[in-house]
This record gives sequence, C-alpha cells and structure tokens, in this order.
Amino acid sequence: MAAPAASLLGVITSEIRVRFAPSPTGMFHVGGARSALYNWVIARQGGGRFVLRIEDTDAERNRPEWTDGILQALAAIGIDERDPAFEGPYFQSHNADRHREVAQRLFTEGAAYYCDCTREQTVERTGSEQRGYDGHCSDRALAFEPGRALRFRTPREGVTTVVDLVRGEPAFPNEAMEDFVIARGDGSPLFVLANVVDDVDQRVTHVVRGEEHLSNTPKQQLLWEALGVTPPVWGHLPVIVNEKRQKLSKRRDKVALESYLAEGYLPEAMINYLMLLGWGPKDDVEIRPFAELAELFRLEEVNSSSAFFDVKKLSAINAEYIRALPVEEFVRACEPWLKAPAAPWAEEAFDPAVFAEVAELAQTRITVLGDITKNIDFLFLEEPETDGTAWAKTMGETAAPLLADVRKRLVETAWETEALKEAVTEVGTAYGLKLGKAQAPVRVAVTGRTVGLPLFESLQVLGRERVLARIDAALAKLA
RNA sequence: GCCCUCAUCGUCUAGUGGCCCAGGACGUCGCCCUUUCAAGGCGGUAGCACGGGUUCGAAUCCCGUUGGGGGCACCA
Repeated sequence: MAAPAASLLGVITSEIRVRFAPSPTGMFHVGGARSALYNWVIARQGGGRFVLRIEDTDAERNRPEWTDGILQALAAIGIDERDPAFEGPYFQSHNADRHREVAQRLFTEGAAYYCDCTREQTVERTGSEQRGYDGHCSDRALAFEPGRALRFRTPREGVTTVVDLVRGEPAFPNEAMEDFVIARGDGSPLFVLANVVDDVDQRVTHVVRGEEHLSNTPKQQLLWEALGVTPPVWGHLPVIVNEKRQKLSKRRDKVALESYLAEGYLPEAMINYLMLLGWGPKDDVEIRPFAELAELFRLEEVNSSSAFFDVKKLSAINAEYIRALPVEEFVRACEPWLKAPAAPWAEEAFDPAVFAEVAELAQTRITVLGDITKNIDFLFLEEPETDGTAWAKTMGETAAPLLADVRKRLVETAWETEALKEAVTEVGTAYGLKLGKAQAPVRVAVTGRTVGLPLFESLQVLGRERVLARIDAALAKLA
C-alpha cells in the first residue's frame, strides 16, 4: 500500500502501533466495533500494528470466555489474530506489578503523593459535592500506609493541550483538574495509570477511541509526560447515539454486534456501515469493498459530531449485500437459519434441493438473512401458518367457488409455471377478476399469506398433491 | 455546578471563501414495470440552528446566543 497515512504520523517517526483496548463485558458493542475497524485501518495504512489489550483489571471482568468473545467478534469483522498486523492480546491484569512499580516511581520522584482524606472530609472542606479534591495532602509528605491513596500532582496553572486527529487541539485548563488518584489505599493501580503504563510499555503511538474518553485524556497525557515519554497521537471518535441522541447504551439500546450478526446482518455489510458512521468517502460511493474503504479512509476526516446508529440504513446496505451474493453463497449463508431452533419446521422436513430452487426468488425479498424462514416456511411446514388478517382480507364470498374452480383446473393442468398461471388467469376471468385479485385466495390457501414469493413458481415447487390438499383444507374451512 | 465538545435535508454524509439559489446515500412520496410482495427504472420532497461581525463575496473565518452530546470515582 502507498503511504497515504503519512499525515497521521505527525511527530511519530517509529513504527505505528495502534492499540485497541476493550474492557470485556460479555458482548461486543457496535461502537467498539467501529473503533476497532478504524484502528485496524490506521495500523494497516501505516504498515504498523494493531495492538489488542484486554482491560481486565477488575476481577469480575477477568473471564476467559469474554476474551474469546472479543476475539471472535473481531474476527467476524475481519480483524483476525492470525494476521501479521495483529498483535496480542495482552492482558492488563498481567502487568499489575509493573503498574505498582511505576506508581512507586512517581511517588519517589515527587510526581505523586499519598493522601488519607476521605470523600466526606474533602466535601466538607470545599463545601461542595461537585468540586474535586482540594490538594489538602499535597504538602503533608505522607508516607505510604494501608488506606492511603496515591494522588498525581497536577499543575495548578497553565493548560494541557491534547493533539487530537479528529477534534483538533482541545485545551484543558489545569486548574480545573484535580490531583487524581492513581493507586488505591491497598496499593492497587487505577485504570488511568494502568492504561498509560501499558501504552507506554507497548510503545503505542496512536490512541483512537470513543469521545467519552476525551476528558480523561489530559490526565493521561500528564502521566505520559511525567514518565518522560512523548504522548501518543490521540483520536476521539464521535459517540454513536440512538434516535433520542443519547449515547448507545447496553441497557436501552440494541448494541451487541453479535445480536446483529445473529439476525442475519452480513459481516461485510456491518463493516461497510460501521466505516460510514462518522465518515464518508469523497466520491460519494458508499457501498464498496472494505479494501477500498480502508484505502480511502482518513482519521482526520472523521466528523466530530455524534452519529445516529440508523438501522434502516444498515438494513438497506445489508439487503444490497445479500442481493449481490452469488446464489450458491446466498444458500450457504442462509444455512444457520434453516435448521432448528431458528427454523419453524421439523428438521427432517427441510429439503435443501427445494430451497435451492426458490433461493433466487427469496434473495431479493429479504433484508436480513433471518427473514428467510418466513418466505419459505410454507414449503416445509405440514400446514401453512395462516395469517388471520390475510385470510379475512382475501376469503370473501367468491373465494370458495373460485378456489373450487381453480382446484378443478389444477387437477389436470401441466405442472409448470406458465400453465399454472394460465389456469388461474382463466378462472379469474370467468369471475371478472384480474390475475392480481384472482391469485390472492390461492396464495393464502397455499402459503398462508398475502405476500411472498411468486405464486406459480411456489406452486410448482410445492407439487400438485400438496397444493390440492391445501386448497381442499381452505375449502373445508370456508364451508 | 464545573470542564470539554458538537451544530449542512428526518438520518449518515460531500462541501475547507467564489465551481453551491448546496451534491450523494438511506428514508419518505409519486409514477412506470408487475400474479402478491420485493427488486429494478424514472421523478419529487426536504437542510447550511439563530444573531452579529470580517470580506467585493461566507455553509465555509471570528464572536455571541440557543440547542445537543460527553465527562467530572480509591469504575473501566
């Protein structure tokens, strides 16, 4: 690949090392998926590496199956741990000793101090719940004792400016920054510290993550500087929001990548959509292979305003990807939904050959692969699942005689779509009905619905015997 | 409350002082095609939040207002 990422390099002259550091939660957030994708693209554009680190400092987060989940989700969107650009996973929890060591060093150098204030005490002194720590222990020269937290000494004046590829150079007044805690009373390191120490040790050059981390950034940058290392290039991506413009949350919104995949959104479509959330190619061509998007993508072109996760657009893209699939691939892609428990029919009732015959007809009619079953269920169910409204709408007074006449014709017509069409057309004409109207009762009798695959092809595949039986059943019901 | 930040059609975006009485895509509406539903084709709808500057000229630059978002833990 050429060197389109040159502008990303900035002051960095060594190898680009972009780190992606999710905290395990048992599901993979679509926002995390977007960050991962952007990180992946940046790493590969610069011929660098994508460094995965699992932020499992919390004991509850330290679950192997959750790490597997992250690896699987990444693999699903094309970020494969076997790729040479992939490095890791590293585990934050494995570096605890190093974190403590650095905390100690910061104390020794005077960059941090111990503090025995309780939350209540500082609130009482400052007279405010909202104001942060007041620096009370800053000059008390306390030594470590269990129960005493280690606080980082922040500058009292000046500003800390962060160089951010998507947001410019946000500046944070130091006076508004409290002396924050970097190690707990039991000596264990906090996230801010652990995160920076690992980034430094892992020679990370680019930190690209969600905007929610922006306020933490000046603190982290101060830590980098205190450790004598040039801070990385930052990039804070706009948050992904719901229709109410709130950050997508696990509680209220559907955010798990896995759940979209499970519904039948194709990974390629998901990747394509995610790349477009907050950024667009200059030539206006939105739907295109990942390789092209990866080549065109520029972190500095990412929008800085929040982006709505629009399932409608995702669906449109997905439908387009589905249609673009060669039929054989489409058939293969549908497999997971064609057997139990996803499928409504008995396992042995399913006939791949029958499905193959109608696959192409179904392909243009579904938005997500999971929709496939309701398009073809009538072929494999003993009885079609009849929709009440559909029945009420189509089974009027003429339905019974018309169905009876159709049945008579179907007993003898050649079992082939054109002939079937002709038969129904002619019966319809006798009733003064156009084919559009005449086919409706037949469709409902045979498939259970008013909408679906082309009727005559469906009848042909179903076979004379079963079609006649279903018409008889409808007739009986109408009598 | 404090800090940061954002603002182009309903949505995602193109646009970095004249090429823009703003382009594309999704949505939506209409028409065509049509055995239903899709798909496909054609067409329409709709936006630079507001107010001040700067400039010959502003969606683009500056200031303010309003509105939105994120963050303010001995969580990650």
